[in-house]
Amino acid sequence: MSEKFAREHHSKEVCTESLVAVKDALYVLNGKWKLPIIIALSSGPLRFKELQRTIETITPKILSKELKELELNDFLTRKVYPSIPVSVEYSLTPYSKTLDNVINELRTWGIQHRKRIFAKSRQSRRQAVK
Amino acid sequence: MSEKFAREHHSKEVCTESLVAVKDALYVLNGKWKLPIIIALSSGPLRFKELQRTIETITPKILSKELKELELNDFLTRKVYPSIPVSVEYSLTPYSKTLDNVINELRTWGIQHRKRIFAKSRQSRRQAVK
DNA sequence: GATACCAGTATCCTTTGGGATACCGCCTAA
DNA sequence: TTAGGCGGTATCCCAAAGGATACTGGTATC
Repeated sequence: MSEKFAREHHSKEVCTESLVAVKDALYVLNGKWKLPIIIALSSGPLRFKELQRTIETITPKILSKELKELELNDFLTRKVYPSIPVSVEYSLTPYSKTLDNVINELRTWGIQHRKRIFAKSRQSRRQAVK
Repeated sequence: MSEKFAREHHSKEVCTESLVAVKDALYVLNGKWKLPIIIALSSGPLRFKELQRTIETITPKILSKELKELELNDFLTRKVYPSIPVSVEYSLTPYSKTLDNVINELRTWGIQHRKRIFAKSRQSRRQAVK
């Protein structure tokens, strides 16, 4: 009974807040592309094709869809210059800067993770030779 | 030409590293459930049904699939106790602790984002009354 | 006149994520 | 004896994500 209480105390009271908050964040940042797009724009505005080239593996359909969602969520703005032909520039909003810490941590973790995977694959190759 | 050079310099040299690293991270942490499961386990091991109750909206099929993936990626271990009936406990590995910073930043951001959304909805209600 | 760039859209398709529901064998407690 | 907990699996289904390819109208370039 006291163990059961401890477990329920554990799960319901300590974790719920983190759980809800992280779910909120993931809801807006879902998918493969939202953060990469923001990163690509983080050192200056880019045009549609430039974005496509920067991210390399994204198709125009997906890029277009993601840009619309990011604009709706106030992470970027779309500006059309009435040149001939028109040029369209996407740039980050100030609000998107609030993601800097999240992105930095993900970046650091990703670098570390890749090193680890690489070390592990070398290790298992050595064991296979043994 | 110099503008074009500046743009290419911008995208290819400055961003690629972050882009790749964040993609690596997202590749392992993809989906709605990976981080919530890790958070649920972060203050102690839990059993299958306990996890299901903690996360509340996850179905057993998905939970089972995600747990397998997380085990493969070395974020958690599955321990079977040969009691009668058997009990199965999932607990985090030391490696999963490397995600703490990522999770904390996402949590902070999520809390802040929810406040902002709430403030915005109140604001637009005021404007509607006007 | 042919080719290529721009900012996308259209169409088609496959894969994945994920929800709903039911069920299994095994056990315990009422 | 029946109801319920346990750790899942099986089956069916839908929606969304995402890839491949083609195309558009307008312009500029070769």
